[in-house]
This record gives sequence, C-alpha cells and structure tokens, in this order.
Amino acid sequence: MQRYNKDTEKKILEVAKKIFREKGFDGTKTQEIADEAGINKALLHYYFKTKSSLFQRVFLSSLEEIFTVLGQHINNDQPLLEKTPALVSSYMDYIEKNVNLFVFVISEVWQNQEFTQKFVQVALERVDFKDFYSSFRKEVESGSLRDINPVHYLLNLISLSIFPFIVSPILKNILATMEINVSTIIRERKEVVTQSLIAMVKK
Amino acid sequence: MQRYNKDTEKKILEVAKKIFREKGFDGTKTQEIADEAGINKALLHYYFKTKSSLFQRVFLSSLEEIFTVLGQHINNDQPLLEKTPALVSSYMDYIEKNVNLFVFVISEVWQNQEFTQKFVQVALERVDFKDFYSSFRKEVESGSLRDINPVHYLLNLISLSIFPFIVSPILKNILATMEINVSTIIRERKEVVTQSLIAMVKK
DNA sequence: ATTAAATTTGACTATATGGTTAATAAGAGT
DNA sequence: ACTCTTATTAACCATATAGTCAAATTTAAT
Repeated sequence: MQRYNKDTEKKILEVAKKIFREKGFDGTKTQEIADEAGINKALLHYYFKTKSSLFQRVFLSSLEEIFTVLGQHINNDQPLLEKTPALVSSYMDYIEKNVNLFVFVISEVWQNQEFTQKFVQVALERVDFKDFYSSFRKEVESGSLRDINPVHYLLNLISLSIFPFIVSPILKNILATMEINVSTIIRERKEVVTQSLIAMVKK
Repeated sequence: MQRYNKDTEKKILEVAKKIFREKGFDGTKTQEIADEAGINKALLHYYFKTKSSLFQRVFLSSLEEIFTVLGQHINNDQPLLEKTPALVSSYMDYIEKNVNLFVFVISEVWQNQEFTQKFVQVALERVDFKDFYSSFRKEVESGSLRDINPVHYLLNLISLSIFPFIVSPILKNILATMEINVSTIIRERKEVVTQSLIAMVKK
C-alpha cells in the first residue's frame, strides 16, 4: 500500500494555499481549511502534522512561484532593450492576477524571519540571477547598453511593476479623489514602466 | 472630574501602535498590549471597548502618518526638478526607519476592506494631491517639464522608494547569492531613483 | 473471505483569547 | 470627613482553536 492518498493531500494543500494567501498565517483557521477541503480536521494533522508545517509548505511554494515566474521573464536570450516591453506587459498581467500572492509573501516574510532565510535560498534556485547579471554585463561591454548596475534595473522593474498593484485599494481612493480615471492609469502604466526601464539602460 | 486618564490612554495607544504594526491584527493579543502597557486587560476594554476599535485607531493613525509624511515631501513650492533629489533622499530615509509601518498598512488594507475605504478618505486630508497635480501641470505649461501625467511621477516615486525596503529580507538574500554588497546597493539606490524620476520629467 | 495496513472520522482535551462583571481604589468637590 | 464619580483590578465566562486518540472504515494483498 502506498503512503497517503495523493488526491487528499493535493486537495488540502490547494485549499491551504488559497486560504493562507488570503488571510495569512494568524488569520487562517485549520478548521476552515478542513471544511473547504471536505475533510476532517484530524486528517489535516494526519497529513501535515501541524498548522505551522502546512503553512511552511504554502509559504515556500509561494516564494518558488514568484521566483519561477520572475525567472521566466528575465532569463531568456533576447537583448534587454528588445525584450523589455513584452516582459513588462506580461509580468504586470501576471501580478495583477496574483496580487494576494505578493501581499501574502511580503507580510509573512516579516512575520517569519526564522525560516524565511532558508526558504528564500531554496526559492532562488528557480531564477538565474547570475545569468541575468552576466548577460546584462555582456551587453554593456558590447556597447548596446549603458553601464549601470543590473541590480538597479531589476529593482526598478519589480518595484514599478509590483508596487502599484499591492497598494491598489489605496490607490483607487487617491485616484477617485483626484477625479482621475483608474482604468486609464492602469492602461498607461505598462508604457510608463517600460519607458522608465528603457531610459535607464538606453545609451 | 475629567473623563479618562490621558496618560493611561496615551500609553495604551502607544503600545498598541507598536504591537499591531509589528504583528498585525490577528497576530496581536490584547493581553500582550495590556502587559506591555502595565495595565489590566479589563482597563484596555474600559478605554477602547474592543480589540477591533483599538486596532482601527492604530490603523487610521498609520494611514494618516503615511500621508502626512508624503505630503510634507511633495507639497512645497520648489520646482519639481529642483526638489526631487532632496525629496527622494529624505523620503527614503524615512521609509527605511519605518518599514514595518508600510508593511503593516499594506497587509491590513487587504485584510480590512470594509473600513479601509473610509479610513483612506480621512487620511487623504493630510496630503494635497490636487495641489501637487496642478503645480505639476503649471510647470508643464510653462515648459519646464515634459508633458506627462503627474500621477505616474507619483507612482514611480513611491514605488521606487518604498518597494525595495518592504522586500528587503528577500532582497538581502538575493544580493548575497549574487555576491553583491548590500550596503553599496542601498547607497546607490537614492541616486538611481532620483535619476529615474528626473528622466521621466526632464525635457 | 480474511487479514493487515493505511486512511478517515467523531469525540475529546487543553489552552488561549476577547470580553464581562462586581468589587475596590483613587480623586475631586462639598 | 463624606460622598459621588471615575479609574483600576481580580476573577470569571464563553468561545474558539490547535492538536490528540481511539474507534471505524476503506483498501489492497493473500
């Protein structure tokens, strides 16, 4: 006989992922996970021992998802200037659809500093920063990019792409106060971010 | 006799602010606030009725603090290009010292959408976006700035300034992996942000 | 069909937590 | 000193919650 019913395990993880990402560790009740997964709370412990260890699985997989997607966007062989527009557009689409993933990770990273370190190390395997770094430097040396630190390009990319979405409940209020059309801003945003990034690196 | 001892009230609020901002609503226990404030838990309820209403005071004052400080930075009569460098430098210093304030507000904004709306409205009184907007437009018309939507300048400003700090526990790991000196990046950061903003608006 | 192991459940426990209450202490006005 | 109001406390309550356990059910192999 095999160990554990993979369907059950998968269902619990799936529901746990959804609820933890919505409500955070402290806001999530194991009973709610069990209910929504259609199982008994005892079974949850049978599969995952404790709430904390289930949470850690979700937390790690969330970090991995974030870095996997980032890697898919920055690790490809096109020249940076050429790939930037599509990269920004596709990345922002993804972020918009997964805001709560980012909010969850940012909150929990500060709440769980003990094991965050270890988890980030594992998640980092999903993206090849060194490859991005050296590709960037190569383009600098070949003269197609300005000589800036690639880290700042990356930081600007993720800051500009992610931040407006994670503060969107506030942003919407500000825009309403300024009597500015929200969807217009969102639409313009991709272009602005793209242009800002290109301005950084274009000679 | 006056209603309520102001010292006690202040002490409770002060401690509540500290703990809520560290641990969020769900992670905070009223007992811990009472203990650290050196009072009985019943007294906390005597002054603030419920955990939720105490939290709401803290949440609102946090939003107000954020917008007050933002206002102090963007509402002054200097031409934008001239004030940008000092603005960025001073604002980033503030953010670095108050990261948990920003992380707290971002988390709780998503967790408490019922009253977030109302609170943001109140907090918005602390910053004059319309003044910033019209000053910006005036500079555009007088020909000293490029014709861009001021909202995007603001969004870039806050995104670039705040985001790296709120993800700093992760960022430090990435930089270590890339064998890049963290403090160098932080030092360079102000200049990069300033240049990005100037590049947006300079003709 | 029988058996043994793995899976699932209902009932339970210990503890933590937000909130209440009734009694006490402190303070101000007379 | 006395009284009335306000501030503070200790003890308590109801509920929620993570986690346990023994019994029951299912599953697969013989």
